[in-house]
Formats: sequence, structure tokens, C-alpha cells
Amino acid sequence: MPVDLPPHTDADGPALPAGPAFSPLYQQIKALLLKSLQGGEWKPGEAIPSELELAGRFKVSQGTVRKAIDELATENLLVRRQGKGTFVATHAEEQIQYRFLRLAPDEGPSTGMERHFLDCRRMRAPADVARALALKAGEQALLVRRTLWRNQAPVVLDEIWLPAALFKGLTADRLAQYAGPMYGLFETEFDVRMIRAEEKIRAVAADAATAELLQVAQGSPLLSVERLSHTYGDKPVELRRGLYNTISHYYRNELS
Amino acid sequence: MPVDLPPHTDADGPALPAGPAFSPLYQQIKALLLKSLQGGEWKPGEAIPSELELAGRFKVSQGTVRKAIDELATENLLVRRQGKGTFVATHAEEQIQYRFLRLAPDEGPSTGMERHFLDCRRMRAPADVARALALKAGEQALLVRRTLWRNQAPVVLDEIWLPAALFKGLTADRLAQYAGPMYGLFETEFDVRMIRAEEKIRAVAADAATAELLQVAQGSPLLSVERLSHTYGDKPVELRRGLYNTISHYYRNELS
DNA sequence: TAGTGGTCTAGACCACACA
DNA sequence: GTGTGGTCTAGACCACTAC
Repeated sequence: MPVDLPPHTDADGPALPAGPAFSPLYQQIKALLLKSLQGGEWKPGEAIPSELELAGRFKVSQGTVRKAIDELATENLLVRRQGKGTFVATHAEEQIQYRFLRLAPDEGPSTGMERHFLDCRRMRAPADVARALALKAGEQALLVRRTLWRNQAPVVLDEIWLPAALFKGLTADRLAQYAGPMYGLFETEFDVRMIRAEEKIRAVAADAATAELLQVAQGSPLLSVERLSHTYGDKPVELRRGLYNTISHYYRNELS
Repeated sequence: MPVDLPPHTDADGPALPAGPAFSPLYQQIKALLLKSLQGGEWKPGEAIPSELELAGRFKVSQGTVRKAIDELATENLLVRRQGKGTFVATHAEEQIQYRFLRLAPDEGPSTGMERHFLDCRRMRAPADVARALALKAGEQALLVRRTLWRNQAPVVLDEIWLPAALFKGLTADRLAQYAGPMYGLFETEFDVRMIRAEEKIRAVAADAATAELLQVAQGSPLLSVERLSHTYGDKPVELRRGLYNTISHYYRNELS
């Protein structure tokens, strides 16, 4: 690539205002790797080619490939394992903890929670959901509802909105049968990889229906967690509205 | 340093189980830089010596210093500025936004908020506060209470607990006079730098006193944000209990 | 023993800020 | 122009994993 694509600012005509800046070689390599990931050349959990091989393929030094991979690794798209190789990140084998779940119990270990699926319906996406998921007007969406339990008590009620076009054949049964994180099933069965998400968190009062499902009094304060998840290319593919009972759990966050 | 401190695993006796592992040179350099930061050799906002100079001082290559600085920069302890130098991170000149405040308004720009200080009292630390701040039994603490306002309405009520020994002379007046982030004042006036924090978030119901201060109905759901902030060496130096009215604001978070 | 990622070096050159 | 961080290279060697 360095032969065809000099790392300098695009040499062309008189200087444009707010020009194209400057793209380091390793950023170009990173973009190429990203394209391969997006194109499915390497699947989640698989190893990508070795640094030396990639360096040969792209005609750059190993150090340059390294820097590209470094950035993808800090973004959690790749995982390096010394002596073994570099692997595509996956939600399907997060042994310890669900990667995106920030809920921790006040006491005891942060073990997995029991999942109960309530229903999985196909319907026209409401306006706000359609907007968040960038669906065309009237496009179909799936609504999955489920609860998460710990110690025989419900803690979380999730409403999960998905573009129906991407998840053909998804049913509550299929969800219930799959062991492991939901995002793992999305990867292996529907080829949808969750890369990044934004959450908006508020405190709300439980309505009657929610109160019953979470076994709390109506009006009880609940944590409302609205998550918008994205795949490659920052494409939104899931809108998840969670209500958490934070009597014996809390949402943890790190600031730096 | 590489002369006196070979980067190999500590050569000593028969292999211990779970041995001391192995410390790369750049990690040792990083530790030395950290010590200088902690010791106040370079103050927040100041430039540290150039990479070349540090390389000379430590007798390592520029690349090794670079990697050490890289890590400190991604941890937000240092800030690199091309062409100018590398600077010690500071809360005192965060022009855009308070670094640790994750509260955003539903609409409009995330501008600064108006601060009203209610009081600043010195007292014996309650047991839970003492435990969190690692204070000795009966050691004195400061309790600062304040509200944050936007658009002539109160949004946040903070209870801020500080070790009295570190903040001699802190008063509500002094806080009110200082323009800019509170952590900026802590840096310049008390030489306490906030590096990292953990937050535990829950939904709670407003009690009578809180309801009045935040101008909401008693029992209204509020976001409870308990923040434990640390300086160098992971020493806890602030326990902050915030209650946020999330009617027109939300707590934002990024997952990856 | 071979292959992979991880560390370290030395040197050349580029982009940016500032005087 | 000088000094700073940023990029890129080529090569040596180390640590970990697997066979």
C-alpha cells in the first residue's frame, strides 16, 4: 500500500480550506483490517493472520501492522494472545462476565443471571425506535421482552428492539435454548456483531405492569438504562430499554 | 536503568509458584514517571521533559520512553500535544466539560452548570465514610453540600466527603469564589489531584429534605451516584454522593 | 523446535508550534 | 529554523504456546 498510497496529505490542487488532514500509514492499515472484519473474512473467535504475514500482504513493516492492531485491540475489536495469535473479539465466550452488562450485586460474586423470556413479537417499529435504529418508515421490528433473575428474584426487565430484516427466524424459544450471552447468539446465528454501545441512564418510577414483573411496589424507583448498540460502521442494530431494580444491585462505572 | 535493572524475571532461587512474572523496561520507566508525578516534580498543566531528554536521563531509547508515556496518556494522566510537548493532565482547564461529570441535558448544549454551595462542615467521619476513605477511627472529615442548577432549576444535590487533614482551610466561601471545576481548586490550592474514580449508580426515592432542595415531589425517583475518587497510588480522597433529577437530564455512558 | 506476539534499539524523516 | 511529538523501518532478541 505505501507504494500506491503515500502517507502524505492528498497531493492535489491548491490547498483546500479544512483539507483532508493527513492519514498515517497505520491508520490506512487499520481501515483495511476493519474492512476485512466487516466483510466477514475473519469470524468472531477466529485468529487473524500473523503480524508478519499481514506486514507482507500490505507491504509495510511489522511495526506498522502492530500499531494498527494495537488500536483495534484497545477498541476491543481484536484480542491479542501472546504465543497464540490475534483473535477477533466475540461475545460468545466471555467466560467471566457479560461484556456490556454493568450491573453488579451488592454482595457476592458477579455470577451470571437466570434468563426468562417473556415474548418475541414482530411489529411495525414505533416512531422513536425507528428513528434510533435508522429504519425506514413502517419497517418491521422485533420486540423481545425478558427478565433477568438472581437468587430467585427478578432484577432486570429488558425490552429489546431489533430490525426484523437482520434477525429472520428469531423466536423466544430459540433465545431460551441458547446458553450464553444473547450477543453470542446474534454473532453465530445472525452474523450481527455488537461492537460499541451508548447508554442513557435515568431514574424512573415503576408502572403497574413493570412493578408486577419485577415484584416491587408500583412507583418504586428503578434504574432506566436505554442502550443503543452498533455494529461495524457505527450502524445501530439494537435498542434496548432496561429497567433495573437497584435494591441489591448497582450499576458500576469507571471514570478516568 | 537497564544497566542496574535487567528486564528479566527476578533471577532468584527455585521457581516460585505464581512468580513475580516479568516487568518490561517501559513499565519500569512508567513507574518512575509516575513517582515523579506523585512527588510533584511536575505540576498539573506543566510540561514534562521531552522524550529525548527523558530517554537520556533513564538511559533508554526514545521508543521505550514513548511507550511509557503512551500508557500514561491513555490513562489520562498525561496529555500529548504535537509540536509543544507532553503535559500533566489537569482539571483546572477543562474548557469544554467537567471531566468526571457524565450528566447531559436532554436538549441543548452540555454547558456548565451554576453552583450553589449550601454548607461546609467539619465533623467526625461516619463509619461508612471513614471506611471508604480509609480514615482512622474518629478522624475528622469535611462535608460539603451543594446543588447544581441549569435553567434556573436545581438538578443535582451533592454531598462531598473529604479527609479534613488534606483540605485545611476549605470553606464554602472559598469554594463559591473559585471559578471552574472543584477538582481544579483541589489541585491548585490543596495539591490533591483526582486521577480516577469509581461510581455506583442506583435509583432511589427522594426524601423530604432532598425533595425540597431539588424542587421535586417527595418520593420522586432520583439517580443516586456514589463516587469514590482516587489520587496517585489509588489512594481514595473523596467520597461524593450525588442525587440527580433525571427528568430533563441523563447520565451517559459508553460501552465497548 | 517453530511460530506467535512482546520488547527494545537506532536512525531517518514528517507534521506541528513558535519565535 | 529549532524543538517537540508522530510515523516508519529493519533487525535483534525475549516470552509464551503448542507440538
